[in-house]
Order: sequence, then structure tokens, then C-alpha cells
Amino acid sequence: MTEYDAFKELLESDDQEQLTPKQQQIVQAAIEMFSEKGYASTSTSEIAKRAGVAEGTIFRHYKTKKDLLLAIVSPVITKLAVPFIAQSFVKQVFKEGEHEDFEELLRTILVNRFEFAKKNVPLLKIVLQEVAFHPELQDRYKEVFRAEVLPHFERFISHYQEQGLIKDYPTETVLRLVITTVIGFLVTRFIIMPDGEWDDEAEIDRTIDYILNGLQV
Amino acid sequence: MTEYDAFKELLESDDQEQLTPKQQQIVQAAIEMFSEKGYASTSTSEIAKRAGVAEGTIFRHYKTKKDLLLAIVSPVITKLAVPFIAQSFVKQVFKEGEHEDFEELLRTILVNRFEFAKKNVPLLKIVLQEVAFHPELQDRYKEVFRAEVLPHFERFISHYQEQGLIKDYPTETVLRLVITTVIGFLVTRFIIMPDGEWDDEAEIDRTIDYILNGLQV
Amino acid sequence: MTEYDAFKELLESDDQEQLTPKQQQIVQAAIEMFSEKGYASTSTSEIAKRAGVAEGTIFRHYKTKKDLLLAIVSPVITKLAVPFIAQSFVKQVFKEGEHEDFEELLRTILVNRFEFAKKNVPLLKIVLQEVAFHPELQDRYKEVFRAEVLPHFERFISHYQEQGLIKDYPTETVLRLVITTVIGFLVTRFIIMPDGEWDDEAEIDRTIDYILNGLQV
Amino acid sequence: MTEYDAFKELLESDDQEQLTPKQQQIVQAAIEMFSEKGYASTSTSEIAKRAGVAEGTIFRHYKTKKDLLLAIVSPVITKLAVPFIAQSFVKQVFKEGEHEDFEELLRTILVNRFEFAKKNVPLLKIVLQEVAFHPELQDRYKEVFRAEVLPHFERFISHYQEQGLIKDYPTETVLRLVITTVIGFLVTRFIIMPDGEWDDEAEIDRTIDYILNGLQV
DNA sequence: TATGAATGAGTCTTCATTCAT
DNA sequence: AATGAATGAAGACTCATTCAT
Repeated sequence: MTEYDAFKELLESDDQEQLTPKQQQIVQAAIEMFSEKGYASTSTSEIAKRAGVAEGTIFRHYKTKKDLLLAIVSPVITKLAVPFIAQSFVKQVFKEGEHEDFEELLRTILVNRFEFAKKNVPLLKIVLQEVAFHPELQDRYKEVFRAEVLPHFERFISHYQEQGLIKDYPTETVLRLVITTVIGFLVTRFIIMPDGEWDDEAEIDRTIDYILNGLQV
Repeated sequence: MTEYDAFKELLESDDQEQLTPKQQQIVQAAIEMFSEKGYASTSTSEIAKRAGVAEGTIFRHYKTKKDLLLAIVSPVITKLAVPFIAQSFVKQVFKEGEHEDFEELLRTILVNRFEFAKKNVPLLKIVLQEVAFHPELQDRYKEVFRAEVLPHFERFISHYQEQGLIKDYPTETVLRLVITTVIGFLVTRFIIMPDGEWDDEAEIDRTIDYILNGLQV
Repeated sequence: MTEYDAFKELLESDDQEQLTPKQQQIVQAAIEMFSEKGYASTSTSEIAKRAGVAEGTIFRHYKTKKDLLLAIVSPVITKLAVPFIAQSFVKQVFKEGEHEDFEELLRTILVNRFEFAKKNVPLLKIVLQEVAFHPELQDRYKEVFRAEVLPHFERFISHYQEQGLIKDYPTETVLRLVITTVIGFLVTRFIIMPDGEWDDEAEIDRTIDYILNGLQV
Repeated sequence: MTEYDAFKELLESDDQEQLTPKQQQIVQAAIEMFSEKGYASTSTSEIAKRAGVAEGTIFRHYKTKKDLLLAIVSPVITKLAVPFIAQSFVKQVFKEGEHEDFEELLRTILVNRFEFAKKNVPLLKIVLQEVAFHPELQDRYKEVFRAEVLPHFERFISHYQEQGLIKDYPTETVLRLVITTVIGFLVTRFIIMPDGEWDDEAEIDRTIDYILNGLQV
């Protein structure tokens, strides 16, 4: 398996493929309802009804309602960091010089996360809502971020700061500004105003431009 | 009463001053619990307990649990738009030339919203969480935004675009980028990492800089 | 005061005249609501609202909700027996020979109770409904019946049986048949089908006829 | 199945036979308590306790407390009209000449309803009490009466009036007098004075006699 | 494995009643 | 006398979870 395949697999791996049909129905129903009404306001009986299974069946697969939530949300948190996890991705940037310039890197990440968000709106809604109330999720999030995202990002930033491409702000500030802008874009695009008329290509370009200019020396 | 006084009053008016003591205790307890555990996961009996009142007392003042939420959240939504509502503010910008340049305007808004956020973290958490699940809140939000914020913002943007201070992006794009960056800052500062070590002054400066550069022609 | 006056007074005495205005409002509201929704389904706060008084005011005049019910219902039970209580009534029948025949007696009672029912539909509804669930009311009812109604009635029945005007059934049977027919008429007329088109005079005549024929030897 | 069997089945069909054991316990407990204390004054927790089930179990079988009431009362209302619904009954009267005379018809109905009442005192109490406060029940009652009872009754009355057996009163008046007398008897016998010493056979005879004489030309 | 009846703790809300003003 | 805020027990109903089938 080439590194590219690993990367692709990570990105595309459908966790649900390994689930029994009933389980898939349960997870699907739970995703829909959690994202519509929130975890706390969704009852297991509603999930069972929408999934077309008996109430007891949910608890055969997931010990508690919270387990079901974690089973759904945990892999999403992992996937949020996927582009930074993939070895091939990291190597490409510095070794192969493909992403030599900052813009290319930004675009890769943004487009990639854009596509990811596009396909996973309900899941992202759930993460956004529930992370606030479940310390386990926060921990998991922080861990992934600290272990997978931060190191690479810091390397990128130092690298481009050394090259004089971006301002000499503290890493965390650069990080905050960039991530904030990216997430702000995706949240606006897919969650707050998903029904607006969007010229996605142009907006992506402008957002990249905004970040680049915003950070340039 | 001078215009400044009106402005200040708007900003500082404490809705809770008109409430009976028991009501204040209830509202206070509800704010704490809603922001900690979320509206749906907070029981009225818990609120009563923390407020030190009988459960029935809650319902004497608020017909339903949801009424209590709305009583708490609605004024916050209004206040979010306060700097744009205040007449004195708008006039100053264009008439008195005080905020002649874009930077000044941005700083006024950012500092002002920063102070507001600082004093209202739990309330903002509640708004952020609950807006997603309560259409009434969404409607109220949209209305305030469309009526109070949008028109002024559009005037600012056109004004500065004509002066060649900011890029010729569609209004909505400029709006999105600015608001996203501001909110992203405040959310990171007060909600995601409130316990980090922050050099607030520097961060505000950098954020303003980022926006200015990001949008400049 | 003549005996007739006493009779009249008994029939017309308005218990509510001695009540304070607030009390009258309370009683009036309670009568309306008890008869519409039943005692158990009517809340004191509803009564207070409809009466236009504070909730506490009810309890200043009536120690408990049940006291209010009893204050309303007790006098009605007494009044149900009024024609038999009035001395003048009893005397008239036998002394003055006015009601010499059975038909005259029946008509007097029926017309009199008809007028009483007509003016007191809500009160009668309440009695009918609540007697079943409040032993105090049952006791009060039985006492009045045994003390005031039964003796006179028995005298009437014996009297007419001796005269060969009515069948030689046991007193209780005659009583049951007569009372049942009278109450059945009034309940049908005023409670079950108050909105039907009634030729009251004719129905009264037919009902009397039915009883007379039904009992005649 | 002969017509008689169908008739018998209608009369005896026990709706509770199709219920699960828990459901039977619930219904049984509810019947007892509703008839003792009234629907509004009976709490679901009391029913659960007396039924020996968890409170939640009630709501698994009956969506609301009112549903439980309707499930109990609705079939009773239907059964009240059963003797008129049974085809065999109607046919017998006119075709087979069995009930040729009015007395026979009255006796059949009265004895039959007497036995029904005897076996269903608590249910009849509930109907009598709750019909007043639940429009659904009133509607259901009126419908059954209009569709099943009235037409047959009118035929009987016309038939006997043509034969000169009963007075030429309006149908509704005859109906009222007969029904009133029958119900009055049953209510007195089973609800008001169930503990008195009753010579049922004699009372039935006298009641029939009373009706016959009362209506005869 | 899947079911769904059963549970009883817990939910929001209402209630009759009290009491300081 | 009248008020109405406050109470906390009780009400109908829901919930996540269990378990016998």
C-alpha cells in the first residue's frame, strides 16, 4: 500500500462499513436526530423508531446512549485532523517541495476540509454542539490537536516565518487567526447559511487571499 | 441626557435590576447551569435548588422552562447588536470624523465587544449553544442582524471600499471575513481557552492588523 | 310574618345576599366552573381569576377548596326539600283541602321543582356530580330526605292509598317511581337536552298523567 | 353461528380477554378507582400501585390517562345499546311475534339491562359521572343512541301506538318517560341504594306495570 | 441477535394552601 | 380585608436501561 493509498483510506474510510445493517440504521438515525435536536433532546426511543429497530437493539450494540454518541463523534474528531496525520501529506510539503509556498498549503487544507465539511454537515454540527458539554470529547479533541495537528502546524509556521512569508506573531496567534478564518468560513457556508447562493470557488480564493494578506509581513 | 449617556446606558443597562430578588436568584442559577450543562440537560429542580427557591417559584415567574431560557437569552441577542443600534456611535463615525479611518472603527467595535464578552461569558455560551436548537432564537437573531447590524455595516463597507481602503469583495464576503475573525477571537479567548495566558492588548492589535491587511487592496 | 311569607322566603332566600361582594364573586365563579368542569378539575387559581380576586382571598373566606364546595352545595340540598319543609305547604294539602286530590299535589310539586330547576341549573349539575364523591354530601342529603321529605311523602302516599287513588305498592316503590319520573324529567329537560325545543306545559301535563296512570289502581 | 349466538356474544364479549395480564390489572384497578373517586381525582400513580405495576407501564399501554378512561368507557357505551343492535332481537319482535305485546318487549329490555347493570355497576358509575365532562363521550353516546337505539325504539313506539296500546304522545315523550323510568330504577337499585333489601322480581314487575299503565290509552 | 414489555427515577408543571405586607 | 409571592407535594408523563423470550 502506497502512502497515497493510506492517505486516501484515512480520508475516505467509512467506519460504518464494518457495522451490521441494524447498527448502520441506528447510527444513521442517531446522526440525523442528534444534529437536528441535539443529543440531550433526542430520546433513544425516537432513534429506535427512526432506525426501524427495537429499543433494546440500540443497547445491545451500545451500552449507553452516551456510548452511541461517542461512537459517532470520536472518529469525526480523528478525521478532523486527518490531513495532518497522513505521513504522505507532511512529507510532500517539505520533501517534494510541492507545497513550497504558503498559498499552496493553505489551499490544500482549505479545499480538503471544505470537501470534508460538505460531506459531513450533520456530523460536524454534532461535534460543534456536543464538544461543549462532554469533557471526554474535549479531551479527545485536545489530544488529537496536540499530537497530530499542532506539531506539524508549528513546523509550517516556523518554516514560513523563517522564509519571511508570514508575520512574526507567536505561533498560537497565527494558528488562531488561520483556523478561526477557516472554520468561520466552513461554519458560515455549511451550517449558518447553507441555503444561501454561494460561489464556492471565489469564496475559497478570497478566504485564502484574506489569510495570506492578513499574515504577510 | 447626552447621546453618550444613552449609548452607555444601552451598553450597561442591567435587565436584572428590575427583577425581584428571588427572580434574580433564579435567573442567576439558570444562567450558570444552562451554560455549564446546556438547556436540555438542566432540570428545573436543579435550578431551583441552586437558586435556593422552591421549584414552583420558578414557574410563578416563568410560565415554562423555555420562557426562562428566552427571558435570559433574548436581551443578550439584542445587546449583541448594541454598538450598531446606538445612534451616537453611527453618527460619530461619519459626522464627527472621529472614526475616520477603518482601523479606528474596527478597534472601537472589537474592544467594545471584547469588554462585553468578558463580562458575559456564560450568557454568550448559552446563546452559542442554544441558538442552534431554538428557531425562535434564530429568528430573533436574524431580525436584529438584518435590522440593526447589516445596514450600518453595509454603509461602512461601501464607504471604505469607495475610499479604496478595503478590497472590492461582495459586502457579504467582507462581512463574513470580519465577523468570523472577531467572533473567532472572542470565542477562542473566552470560551475555548479562557485559562490560557493571554496578552489581550497585543492580541487585539494583531487581530485588527490581520483584518486590515487581509482586506486591504 | 305569615306562613306564606315564610314559605316564599324559604324558596327565594338568596344565600348570597349576606356575602361580601368579593365573596359573591368567588361563589359565582366557583358555581360556574364547578358545573362546567367539575370540582376536582377546577383549580382555585382559575376561580380566583374568573372572580377577579387574589388567590389568597378565597382562602380568607373558605378555609379549604372543599369548604367552598360545601358552602355552595349544602344550601342547595336543603332547598331541594323546601316544598316539604314549608309548614304552610303541608297544612294546605290536608287542612285546607286545596290539594285534595293527588293530581293537584303532584302538579304543585312538579311545577315548583321545575321552576327551581330552571333557575338553578348549574347548582343542580354540581349537586348531581359531586354527591357521588363526597360522603358528607351524601350524609347531608340522606338526612334532609329522611327528616323532611320522607315523613310527609309517606303521609301523602298512605293517604292516597287509603283513598284508593294509588296502587298498594310499598311506600318506597311509589316514592321511587314518582321521584324517578320527576327527576328524570327535570334532568332531561335542563341538563341533558336544555337546547331542545320543549313544550314545557304539555310535557308537565304528560308527566303528571304518566305518574297518575302509572300508579292508579 | 345462529343469530342467538351472535346476540349472546355481543352481550357477553369481554373486551378484557384480549388484553395482556398487566393491561388487565391496570384496567381493573382503573375501573375500581375511577368509580370510587372519579376520573379527575384518581392519580395514575394510585392506579399503578393498586394494579401492582410500575407507573410507566400504564403509559406504555395507554398514551394518556384520558386514553385509559376512553378505553374503559367507550365499549360500555356501545354495550348500553347492545339489545337494540342485535339483529335477532329486532327480528324477533316483529317477525316471529315473540314480543308481540308491549309488555313482553319492556320486560325483555328491562330484565336484560337489569342483568347488565348488575354485572357492571362500577363501569356504569364511571359512565354516568364522566359523560358530563368529556365531550368525546357525549358525542359517542349520542351517535350510538341516534344510530342504534332511536330508530328501533321509534318503530316500536309507532307500532304500538297504531295498535292503540300506548298513548299518542310524541315519540320523544314516550321515549323519555320509559327510559327515565328504567334508568331511574337501575340507578336507584344499583347505585344509590345497592345495599337496601330489594325484591328484584317484584320491583321489576311493578316498574313494568307502572310504565304500561302510565302510557296506556 | 433482536425484541419490546416493564421499570422507576426523573421531567416539567400545577395545585391548594400559607403568610408577610 | 385583601393581596399575591412563595411553597413543596403531587400530578401526568418520559426516559434510558434491563431482561425474559
